[in-house]
Amino acid sequence: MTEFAELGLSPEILQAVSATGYTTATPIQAQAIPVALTGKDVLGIAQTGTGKTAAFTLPMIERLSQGRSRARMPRALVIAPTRELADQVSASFERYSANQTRKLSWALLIGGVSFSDQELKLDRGVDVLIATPGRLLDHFERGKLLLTGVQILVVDEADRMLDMGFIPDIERIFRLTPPKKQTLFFSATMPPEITRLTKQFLNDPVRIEAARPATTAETIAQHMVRLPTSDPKAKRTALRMLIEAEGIKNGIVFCNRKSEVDIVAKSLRTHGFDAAAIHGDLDQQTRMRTLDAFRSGDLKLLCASDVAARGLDIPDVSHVFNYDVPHHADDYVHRIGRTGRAGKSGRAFMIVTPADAKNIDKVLKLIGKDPEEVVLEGVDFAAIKDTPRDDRRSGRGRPTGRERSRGGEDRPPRPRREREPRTETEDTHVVAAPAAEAAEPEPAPRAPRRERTRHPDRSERPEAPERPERPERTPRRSEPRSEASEDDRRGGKPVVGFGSELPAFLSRPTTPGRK
DNA sequence: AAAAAAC
Repeated sequence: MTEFAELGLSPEILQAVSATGYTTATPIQAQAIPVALTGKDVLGIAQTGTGKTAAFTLPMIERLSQGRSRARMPRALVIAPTRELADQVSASFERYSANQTRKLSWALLIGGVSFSDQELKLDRGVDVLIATPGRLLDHFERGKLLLTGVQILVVDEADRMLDMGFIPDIERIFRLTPPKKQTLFFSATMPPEITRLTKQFLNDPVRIEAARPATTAETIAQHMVRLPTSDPKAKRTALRMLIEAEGIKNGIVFCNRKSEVDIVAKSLRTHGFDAAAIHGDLDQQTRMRTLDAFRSGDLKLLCASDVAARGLDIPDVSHVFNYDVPHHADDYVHRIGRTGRAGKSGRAFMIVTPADAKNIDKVLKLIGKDPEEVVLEGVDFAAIKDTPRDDRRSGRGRPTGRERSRGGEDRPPRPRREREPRTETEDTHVVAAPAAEAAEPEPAPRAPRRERTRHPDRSERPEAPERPERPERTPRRSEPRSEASEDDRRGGKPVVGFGSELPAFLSRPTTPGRK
């Protein structure tokens, strides 16, 4: 175990690090920091969650504190693939540079937010730029930026940039910065195209490979649910049953499509869960705000596209749900890697339908072992059909003349909440939606309230806001589920019954098979 | 197949 104090960092930085509560460096930090401090290039092969950000931020601050600032010329440049990641780097730069006697200035250059603030900072001159490629080059083309003073270039998540088609931009940035500079280059994997890039632009780099947090971290208990149908409504039902049965602290629900992210988030809210969507079609303010809310624990369920699959550092995610099997097996690893972090244990669930046949093979092959199969009892998933209403909203048409919904609404089957955390069993089959009759005397049905959406733009202020400090958000809805009486719950709206969807497990006394 | 990123 290497202590930060052994790495050759200044007292100011060490103090800032210890203020965050860290004393022991991760392997990538222990290896990369001493090398980076000497000014040599680093090729770091490391996944997110290995402490990569500090591994380049700390030596960067150290080296910048020794040099002297030149006006209007950034001395360091950090490139990240997504806006959220860039923001994260910015936050960690701010934290770790807080104690510098000579203050370091920085600017976050990302798309989706106004140019003017960024330009103002650029005009004033900053030491460090933290950017996504598009906006950086945009500023450059507008003549707002001179990159000839860059002494340190950090490329984060290079393989992801490759996936996203950023490599030409990265090459251009390499060429716009002086050849004689230090490059800290990080990638989780080394596909040929990335290797080529490093050979071309890195100068005798020290290669540092952090032990892969194995494709399947031991801290993550992986599960999957096989459904006989690919019907979205059946999937949403299964998702809710899983969430209920798990008694989650918080969780991320990954979908493959942005439209599906919206639908699932909305559906969860309709069913009284505290959920919000994040994906690339939402405006940046909403994305940031939603992420902040999730980080702070204000938001329980984050429905996400793969914008959130990699790199996001949220220390305490208890669950990851793969509503869809990801297109790329790699993405599965990244997605579930949002939980089980920092030594905490996490649980991952994946819904697998006939439509996922191809993708699931690749995923199972990659993780090398079969996740524990979970059986959701008591619901005839094959009989569930989505309502045309959702199809219209999603813009993905269905054949006309489809069977009309019974009851019309996507109503909750309302499985009871399991109070005690589920214990591990050796069974391959776990009943995830147990009858809770005996276990729980108290819980009344959830209360779908009138405010159906927590989208900040539309939020109507409730009469008695529970959280006056966050006026833009409607009160949380997943917690007080049991407060409302049956009458409240009706709230003047027609009560939509279970119809044929009453899950049998609600009427069963216990689940004998469970241990 | 999809997602991400510049206006």
